Amino acid sequence: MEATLVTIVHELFGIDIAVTTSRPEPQFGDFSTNVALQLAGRVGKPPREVAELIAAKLRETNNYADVSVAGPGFINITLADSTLLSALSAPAPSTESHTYVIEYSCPNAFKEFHTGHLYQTIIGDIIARLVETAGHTVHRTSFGGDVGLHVAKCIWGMIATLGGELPEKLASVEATPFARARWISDCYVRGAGAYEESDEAKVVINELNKTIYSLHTQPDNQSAIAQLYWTTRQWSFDYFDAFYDVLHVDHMHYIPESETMPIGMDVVREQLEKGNLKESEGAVVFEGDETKHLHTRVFVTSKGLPTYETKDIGVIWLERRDYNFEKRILITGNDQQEYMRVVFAAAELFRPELTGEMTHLTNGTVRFGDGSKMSSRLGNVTRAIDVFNVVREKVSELVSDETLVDSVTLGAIKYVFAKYRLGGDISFDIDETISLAGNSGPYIQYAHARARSIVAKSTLEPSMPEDAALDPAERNLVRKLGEYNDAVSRATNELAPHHICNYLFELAQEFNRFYELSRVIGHEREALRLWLVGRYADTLAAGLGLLGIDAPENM
RNA sequence: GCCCCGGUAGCUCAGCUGGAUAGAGCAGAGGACUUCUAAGCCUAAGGUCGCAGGUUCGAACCCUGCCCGGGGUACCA
Repeated sequence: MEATLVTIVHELFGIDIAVTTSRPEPQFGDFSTNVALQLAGRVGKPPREVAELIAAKLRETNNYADVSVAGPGFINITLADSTLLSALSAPAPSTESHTYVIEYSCPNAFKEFHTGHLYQTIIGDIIARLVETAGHTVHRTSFGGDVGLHVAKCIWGMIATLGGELPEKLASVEATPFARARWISDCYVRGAGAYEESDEAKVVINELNKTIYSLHTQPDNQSAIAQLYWTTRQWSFDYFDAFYDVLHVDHMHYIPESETMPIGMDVVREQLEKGNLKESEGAVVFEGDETKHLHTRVFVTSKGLPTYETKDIGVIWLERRDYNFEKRILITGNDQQEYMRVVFAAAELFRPELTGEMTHLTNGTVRFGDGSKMSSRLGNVTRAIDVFNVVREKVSELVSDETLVDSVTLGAIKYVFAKYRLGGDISFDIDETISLAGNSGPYIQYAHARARSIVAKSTLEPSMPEDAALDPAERNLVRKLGEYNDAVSRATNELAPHHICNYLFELAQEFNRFYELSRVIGHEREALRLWLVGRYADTLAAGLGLLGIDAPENM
């Protein structure tokens, strides 16, 4: 359609212009273009006159049921019912295939997942699936700290809790991934508190920090500290997997900092020689460019320790080495936006071939309904698993079938995070999350189950309407169903999953309107309507699938 | 100070590559049906799109300035 318009415009006015069409409100037709408005100035004629000239040409093609000019000069196009129906069977446009690395979730070892991780894990999982569904190869990665001060605080806390450097006493901790993670977290809180309150502990912890780094540089599996560290580090990794299983998300390959650090340090040495990094006040820094508003950042501290800048460079180099990515998408909290700009700028300076290959998406802070911020200070976090459990409890009260509880719980949680545009802070309200009404996961799941039950109830075979004229309610539903591919490709291209939520909700509303007006079972148009209902259920299921949400047959 | 992100209905948010009366959900008001899952449908009400200029035939959307909230601003990430 766009191509036809481009040709017509060229023939009429000798102007080449990019034509876009949009989906107007039903009263105006199926497609609309404002090309006449854009041309009016250049052609020197009133917009409506331009529109009429183009509309006349469009009518000559006989491809459309109606072409009209409205408002200031919009050209509205109405398709024949058969065209609208055949569009439903059109496959999604294929794109060229690339190799992607998508990095998200990124929990630190020795810590628990909090609500921010929950949000980011769900969003990352959806984005990865969208990109994969579009035909690309996707490698999911997650990057986090298995060395560093937070680990030292934690190990200090373990020693205090166990009453000494006694790795054998770890056996007394309840041997489930979540219990172990909880225990580690308690130790961290203890260590972090001691670090603040006791100068003595602070000295010990700083010393421990160096020891832990050395466990990687001079492999040690024997000492008590080493046993404590390697055992509980593995507990953390096991806990990550257990958590992802609870969420029913794809696992990512975890890249610990200890692995990227040496790679980053090699890069630092190399770039220092090249002059891309400079020594300053005993540290190695990347000098920011004031004109580009890039901060100066430290890559190696005056104590010779790598900062996250170096580790982040390391992870980029590692991912490039292991996956040879063509595109890299990184998702972090939006507090890292400025910081990451510098890392990307440095990476592109060090390796110009990376320019333009990396995208940084940021998620906002998860806030409670009352606007307060969830804090991770001293372990005062809202744990992700608590959120899951609270929602699950509420859902079990409302859903009678026990086997559906997990599906609906995850449907509610994933949907509530997916429906916001990425970037801004989001408001998290438990009551709203478990609400089954309105724009929610369970609403869509229920809408799907309802449609399935209608199909199941009929004894007829659904039949796709060939030349049958559609009544207005049917037509509106078909029209909306036809927008699925647009919604998905928009979500994929913009890396914005919320477009899918919006679409699915609008589709369900459209169907409910249809369903109020249109008897299915027992009606003379039963077979045709059955086909529509089935098609609708399939579309909802597909959309929910992209969001990583189950679509139960019955609810 | 400088930079980044946000400010749209009472609340939570869509809409932002400029276009037709600014849309949903929740909350609140009214209604229909009482036959396919009502977790639904319909109607009305609710908005100086933070403020002020500018560009344009046309601005919630682009530009400038300001106000408010959050974040960042060399050894935390």
